[in-house]
Amino acid sequence: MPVHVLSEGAGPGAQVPKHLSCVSIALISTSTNFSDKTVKGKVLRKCPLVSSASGDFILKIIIQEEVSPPDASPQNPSINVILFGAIAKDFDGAVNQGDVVVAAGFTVGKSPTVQKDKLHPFNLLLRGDSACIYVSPPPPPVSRSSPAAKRISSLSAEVSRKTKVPKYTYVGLGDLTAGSVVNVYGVVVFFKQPFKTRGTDFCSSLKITDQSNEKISCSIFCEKLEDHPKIYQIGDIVRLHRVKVQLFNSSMTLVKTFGFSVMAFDGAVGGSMEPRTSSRSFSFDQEDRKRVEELRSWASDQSLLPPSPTMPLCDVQPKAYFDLTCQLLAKAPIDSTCTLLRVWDGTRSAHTLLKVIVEPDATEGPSSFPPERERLIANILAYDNHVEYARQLKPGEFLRIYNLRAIPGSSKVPGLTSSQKELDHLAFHLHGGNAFGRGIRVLPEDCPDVQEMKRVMEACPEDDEDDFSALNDSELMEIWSTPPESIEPSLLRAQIPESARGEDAETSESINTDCSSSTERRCDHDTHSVSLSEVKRSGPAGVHHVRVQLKSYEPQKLHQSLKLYCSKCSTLQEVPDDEMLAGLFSEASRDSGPFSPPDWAVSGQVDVPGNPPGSKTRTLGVHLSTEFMYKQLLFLMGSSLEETCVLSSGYQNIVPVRSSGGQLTLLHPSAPFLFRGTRTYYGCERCSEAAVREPVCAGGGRILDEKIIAEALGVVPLRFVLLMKLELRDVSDSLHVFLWRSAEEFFGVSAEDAAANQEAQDIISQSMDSLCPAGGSTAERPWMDLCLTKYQSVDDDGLNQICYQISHSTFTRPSAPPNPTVSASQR
DNA sequence: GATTAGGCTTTG
Repeated sequence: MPVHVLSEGAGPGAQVPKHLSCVSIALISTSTNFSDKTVKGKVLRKCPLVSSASGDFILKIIIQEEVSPPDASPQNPSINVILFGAIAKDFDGAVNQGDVVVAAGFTVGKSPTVQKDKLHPFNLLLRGDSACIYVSPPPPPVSRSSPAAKRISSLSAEVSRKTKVPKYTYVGLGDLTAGSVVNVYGVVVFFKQPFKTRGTDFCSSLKITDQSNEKISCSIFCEKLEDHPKIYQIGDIVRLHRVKVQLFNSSMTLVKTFGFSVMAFDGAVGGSMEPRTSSRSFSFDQEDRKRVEELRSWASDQSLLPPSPTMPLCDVQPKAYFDLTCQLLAKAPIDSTCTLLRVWDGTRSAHTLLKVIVEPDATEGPSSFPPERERLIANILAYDNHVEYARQLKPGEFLRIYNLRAIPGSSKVPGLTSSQKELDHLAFHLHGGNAFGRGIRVLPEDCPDVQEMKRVMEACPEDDEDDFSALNDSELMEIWSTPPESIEPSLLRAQIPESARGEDAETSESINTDCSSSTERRCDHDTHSVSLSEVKRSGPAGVHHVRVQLKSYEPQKLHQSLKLYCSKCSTLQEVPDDEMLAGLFSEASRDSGPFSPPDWAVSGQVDVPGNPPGSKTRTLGVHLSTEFMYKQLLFLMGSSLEETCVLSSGYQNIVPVRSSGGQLTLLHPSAPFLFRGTRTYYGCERCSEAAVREPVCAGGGRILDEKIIAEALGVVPLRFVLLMKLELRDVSDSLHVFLWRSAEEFFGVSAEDAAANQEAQDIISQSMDSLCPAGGSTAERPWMDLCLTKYQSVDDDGLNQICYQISHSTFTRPSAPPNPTVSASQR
């Protein structure tokens, strides 16, 4: 049996063989032989057991080295351990999170997920007869449970020694006398996270209250952050020991004095009684418990507590100040006074969130996410004093950010694309200073608000990029301007040196000495790279990792790779060209019969400046919704395509309309239903039931966006997508694959941006130039590590065909020099 | 056994 459960202590049962020596996780690498070594660690995470159709099993766990003292820092090395086959299944039944395990007989492999999980660059692999793993449950009396249980056990130890512990007396906040040193309880009505003072300490500023209704300010000065009160929100309860009462500005205030200590508690009735404290020993008895409960219950009846400014992203309105509970996904310095924090809370704002473009190299954490996730990400700009604090944050951490400002539109933010500056994106700023409690706090994972947020995050729809069945390959072929040529195997072979003509991965890797890659896989699959010929020979569906070069791609004109996709009927269509659109506008402007404008609209006229300047100015008919302010929404009649574009720089939303059958109707099903700055929006001809209706915005001040307008007009909007066909090669074979569902992730650019701005288009063309430079031989092109999904679809004749798509892979730009062609380092 | 700050009507 490769899995042994060790007994507690030195009793009978399996023991780790004495001849094996334990090696630190930090020392794991592929350059050492580990056959007589073990690795020991505590199980931080156990992933679900994966079983394959063929009856095989895979289990992944993450273990962390345990060091003494027991309050190990989170920097202790953690490593992925992957178990294959029977050991995976047996171990799954024998281990729990928190157990300590000793692995032996493992091999070491490169971790494909190191960029993503930031864990150890290598994985431990356990498979076959030599693999062995020993499990020890955590020692008693602390059962395998939460840290809370440990606390309570140390706490009861404290209680049992209570004869030695001085009995504390607490003074009500209404009975303070200046000059005395007291112990108090209170409910927090205002707080500032610890901030650096001009002296030697950090200062926490609190205002607390109790049944006396007095509101007392407290100043806590401590050099170490961990000694400060751990306050998460208004309503939390604090217990302060040894604070001095001082009269300041004719009010009583409390200031920390020698022997000071603090505990904080959740303020919710029925909430956790676990005190937040850094003290290793503390007193806490039934009377304390009673006081906390009394304050909770008193505060719950009080309307005097200020309302909590905490809200999820979906509830944030422009201009609001609010507190946000979130998870940090990535961060990047913008300049010396500003840091970008990319966060999410699992909810989606009705407003478009500001995107900030930063160099992928400058980003800590992933530099891009699948589009579904990108839409949930709020970009926060933290200024001045918060930059220093933000530097210490790690992606993955749970945060509460206090007094964030939601700013509609945007301002002079470095890194914004020009088109973004015009639109009504929501930007989030954490202004400098600590007024209004501005600041950031890392929340522990077991905090109830974090638990609640994680439930919301888990309910988020998974990225739909793996759903390849919605659109079959023949549809992709149909819209393809140049059908792919078939490959003559003999031609292909002629290009490959005789010595290098291998059919397996080993051969392929043996001649590929360049280990750099222009792409990065972002998937979780634990699978080795295989050759393209193996991919072709494999079953009809599956995921494969390959190391390949780009032989060719289509379309060469990159604008042709932009398509319009309807998520409702899963159809893909070409973006209409300007000539065709100009024709639609011109045709509509010619036959404008009599019609009665809708009663909600005010009719008027708008002047379109002539081109060239000085030439005749044209006057066009417009209809404005009375609901919306001037410039917000304009129904425009009789304009040319060019005039519409000119006007869209001055009006936020332009809906081109015409008269038809005495009614105001949209211009044409194929024409954009909306012009917004440099962006145009199209609707699905098949799914839309368009009519000119007035948008209704619930709540004052809500900013019109394309979604609200599309909904009002009965239009099912089409989404811009990118679609390319790449021909990949390695020494074994070549293969045509699509870059489609993952194209935005691959380039780190949204298709919508690519349709609207040159910068985004440049990123795509530079990426392709780098992978497939003009001239030079194919052999010199950069290598790419890709994840390929192989799948089956049915063509129009009902025949199965095999298709491939690139998934979970991103292009990584050559760092220096910033030359779009392939750099020497990649040869 | 000094010193820090002493919320606040914010705005890149």
